[in-house]
Amino acid sequence: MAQVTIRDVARVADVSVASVSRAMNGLDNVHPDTRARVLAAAAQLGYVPHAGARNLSMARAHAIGVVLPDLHGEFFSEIVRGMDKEASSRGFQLLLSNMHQDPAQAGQALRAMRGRVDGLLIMAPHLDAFDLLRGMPGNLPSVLVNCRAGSEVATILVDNVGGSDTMVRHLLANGHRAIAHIAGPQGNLDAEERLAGFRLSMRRHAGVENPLVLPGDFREEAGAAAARALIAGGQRVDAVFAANDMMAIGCLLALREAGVDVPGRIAVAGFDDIPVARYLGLTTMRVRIAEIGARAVSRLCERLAGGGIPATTELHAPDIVARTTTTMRA
Amino acid sequence: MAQVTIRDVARVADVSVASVSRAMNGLDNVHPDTRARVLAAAAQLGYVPHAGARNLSMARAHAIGVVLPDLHGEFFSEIVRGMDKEASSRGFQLLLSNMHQDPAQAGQALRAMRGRVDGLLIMAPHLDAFDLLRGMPGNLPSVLVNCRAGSEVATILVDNVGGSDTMVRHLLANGHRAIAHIAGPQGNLDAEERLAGFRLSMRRHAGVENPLVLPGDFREEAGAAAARALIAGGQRVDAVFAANDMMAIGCLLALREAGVDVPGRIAVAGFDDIPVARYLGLTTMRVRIAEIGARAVSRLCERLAGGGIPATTELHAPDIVARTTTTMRA
DNA sequence: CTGTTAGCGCATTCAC
DNA sequence: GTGAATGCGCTAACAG
Repeated sequence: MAQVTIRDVARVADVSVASVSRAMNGLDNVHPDTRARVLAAAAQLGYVPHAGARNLSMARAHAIGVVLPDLHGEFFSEIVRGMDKEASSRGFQLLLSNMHQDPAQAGQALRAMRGRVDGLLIMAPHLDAFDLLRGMPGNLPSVLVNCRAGSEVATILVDNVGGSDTMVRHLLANGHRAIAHIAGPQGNLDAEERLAGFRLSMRRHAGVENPLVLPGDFREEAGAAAARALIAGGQRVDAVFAANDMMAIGCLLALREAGVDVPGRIAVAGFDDIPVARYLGLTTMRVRIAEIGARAVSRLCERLAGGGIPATTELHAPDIVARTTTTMRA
Repeated sequence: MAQVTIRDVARVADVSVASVSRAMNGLDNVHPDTRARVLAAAAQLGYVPHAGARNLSMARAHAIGVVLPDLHGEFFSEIVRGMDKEASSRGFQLLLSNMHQDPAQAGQALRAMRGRVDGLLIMAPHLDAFDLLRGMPGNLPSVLVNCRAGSEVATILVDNVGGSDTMVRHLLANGHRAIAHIAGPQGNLDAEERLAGFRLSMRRHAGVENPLVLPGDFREEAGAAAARALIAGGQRVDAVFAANDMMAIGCLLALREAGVDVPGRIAVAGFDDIPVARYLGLTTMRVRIAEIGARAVSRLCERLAGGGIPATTELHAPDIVARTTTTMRA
């Protein structure tokens, strides 16, 4: 039970705690013999430095807090993987905290980070970042990912508008004219931007002022519902561009189940390029999620080290991945 | 910059730091007026308690360390989701740490947890848990998940042997006799148990002593390679049972690409039930990953609170999910 | 090179 | 009820 502390090591090695500290941290102002004795004692006692105490006295936690929304599947794992890779290579640990929808809980989660981490990575496409930053622990350095934010904070965004435009032009180039969009949940930044990009591009490149937009919530079932609505409504639609892959997949499967030829009769496209997309041949916009996570960490770390990385906004452009749900028409 | 501390609040509220501490932590031995003054001062200054200092003085971090191998995709996100849900509901945070293949690095990661967390959740199907526990911070309470472990540690395991048996019997019941297995990487606990279960079940229920076993590494490409080997070798095989879904998928796609009818000519089955499996109609064994993560956390927390949860081993049995890659033969 | 001392920010005795 | 004092385990001056 009695946790072995630096003092136990000092006693056994017959030196002061200061020397133990120096020896353990590899400082060069220790006599080789002393270091050897310390290391031996530490090994014998099974001593492991108490990171908490270390942080307190150094005012440095070597950890960064990650606050993510309730992401699903690959999206979550990919961004965390990217962050972890970069963080661990820089000697930082990740303190995870899911931020549920409730802004109050969100603030709570953020506050719990004070004194445990050196900086924050926040991803909250559904909240206003200002509300968050207000309740934040005494201006902890932070990087926002996909957040509605002002220009005074370091931010990383996906170029949703540009991505939508690319996809619309791809569909147009393949001969589709009557393109419908399945939107994401209201209040979600990505959803709104993708919708806006869709509308903008349809106006610019197709001369369509009020394209058909079906409601959705980023989930598979919403895509299926949209497909059913499409079939029932009898609109003249020859392509569906969903705001994310899950909805595109729901739509795709529902269409095929209903006997609709995809892409022959209706083309389907999504956004994100989650792994399943490849297996289903879904055309989509690839967002390099892990890369974004890694960038977020590296920007934060640079700011922690150097001091003054400007609060710029970084835009990550997705790439189109054309597969079989939107092949060129004959 | 100057982080506001408990002393600043004390000064502004004109009370002692002790009273601030009491008021902030909701103790009842504080005069209502005093509490009000403290809370007002804290709000005015934007004071947020320093968790690190709190942990040090209370010898309690309210955090649990999670050490996972380099998991991919859904598997990773699901287990973390399950853990996070349970942990946050109990007021604990998760400190994440990827444990790469190297045992030395693994020990390193574990040691970094000392003084930051109250307990450990370790998942390491590829390492000997003893090696790990040896280098571990002064017996931190821990729960092992899918680890080769002795009986002296709390452990949660997937019933891989039983799962393989269930799958083999499913295949046999559907008229398949010549069943081949694609194995996972050597040294991996799950891989070994699934293989052992396969052999055992083939002997028991099919009377086959030396069933065909192809090498693999849990990755899609290994499944594809196995498929090619199968086609080239010309063995009489009418079913393939892969040690995980990724290989099953690689095998499935390669077979179909080569013009082999699945399941008509060869049935294919996997293990895990990752989300993609559903879209491809893959028959597999469902492992309730999130549930396992949640259980791991709750066992750890109970042990942290109560003191003496016995070091029992908990076995989670997977369920068979029969889909179209192994339908009943006519 | 090494030991002594003073905090880091907070919770918690113990007196008052 | 409240305040002063002590310590959690460690690092960082500051003397020797």
